[in-house]
Amino acid sequence: MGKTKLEEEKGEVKKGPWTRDEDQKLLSYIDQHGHGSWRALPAKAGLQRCGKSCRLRWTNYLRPDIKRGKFTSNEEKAIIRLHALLGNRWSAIATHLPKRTDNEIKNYWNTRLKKRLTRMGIDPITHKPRSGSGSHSASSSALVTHMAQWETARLEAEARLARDSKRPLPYNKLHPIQNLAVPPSPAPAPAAPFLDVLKVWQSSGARSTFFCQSPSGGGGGCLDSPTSTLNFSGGCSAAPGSSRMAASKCEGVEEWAEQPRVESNSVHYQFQLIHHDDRRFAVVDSSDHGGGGGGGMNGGDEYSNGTAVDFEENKNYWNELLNLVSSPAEAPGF
DNA sequence: AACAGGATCAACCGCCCCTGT
DNA sequence: AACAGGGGCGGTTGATCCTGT
Repeated sequence: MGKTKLEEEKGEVKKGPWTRDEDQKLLSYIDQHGHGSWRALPAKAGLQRCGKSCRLRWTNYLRPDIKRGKFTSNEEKAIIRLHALLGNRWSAIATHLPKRTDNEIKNYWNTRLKKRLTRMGIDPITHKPRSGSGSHSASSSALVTHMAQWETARLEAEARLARDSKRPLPYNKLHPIQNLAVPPSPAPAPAAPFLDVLKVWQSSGARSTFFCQSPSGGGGGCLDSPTSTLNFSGGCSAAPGSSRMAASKCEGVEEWAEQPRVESNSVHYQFQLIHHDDRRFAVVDSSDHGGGGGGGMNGGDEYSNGTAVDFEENKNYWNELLNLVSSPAEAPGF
């Protein structure tokens, strides 16, 4: 996207760091009118910036529904695992990490996680130990492959869904840097395409795979991808792929903890719904039903695990990560 | 205190895809 | 079918901050 004729005619567009004044202009314009056409926005908002710069500033920094600050250990694990599954598709990864931007995740990966994995002797690209001593079972590999295929299909469906529901959003929200941000309620996703995806998934009869969806369809404060096949507990837990497991709340105090169990020809996932008041709520084994269990990743946030795991102090943490990355390593790169 | 090197992250750039004409 | 405009994505850069010497 280059400069528009309008921008060129009007002279130089400003580059570099945004000032507080520019932020205010952008915020107040979007607050009143929504962003509409990004190209036309700078002129209307009185900004000497290109539309692209405005869009980036908004999506990566000013948007009210952005969570900033340190990544939790569960978010780290989720990023690592999603990266093993999806590769450098940061936007796709970001859809599974509520309130995190693709840019933030990308930076975090490049500056920290990649280095840590390298130090651990794990290739950050292939997610395999450098020594090449990966010991995955065939069923585990099949699981990951299947997951990847479905995740691709899901992402495509989601992209269509997003296009269908695309519209400018007037944000009546205060600026996050004023510490008065009110998270917006994302527009509820159209039910039909969402259900289609689930139907397809359920009818696949794929054993050793799992799905988990946000029953709110992305609304009600659950920012998970509405069609996500992966479970994240950032405020919304969903029962893993079973009508039996209908419990789902969006209170941010529960999570599904996955415990994979590889058997001869299939992988079973045992799920523990952890309620952070009562500690443990339910245990359901995916092998009870062919559809398989729910999203394995506890990509949650500070809610998860009740007490945050400080990986620097937890000597089991990286062992756990090693186990994590050893499983999705054979995911096809796409 | 001053400097160097590393770490972090906001922002830019170029490419690609989608959509409308 | 071809083209142009608009938007999104991933890679990269550069300024700033942090830490060690």
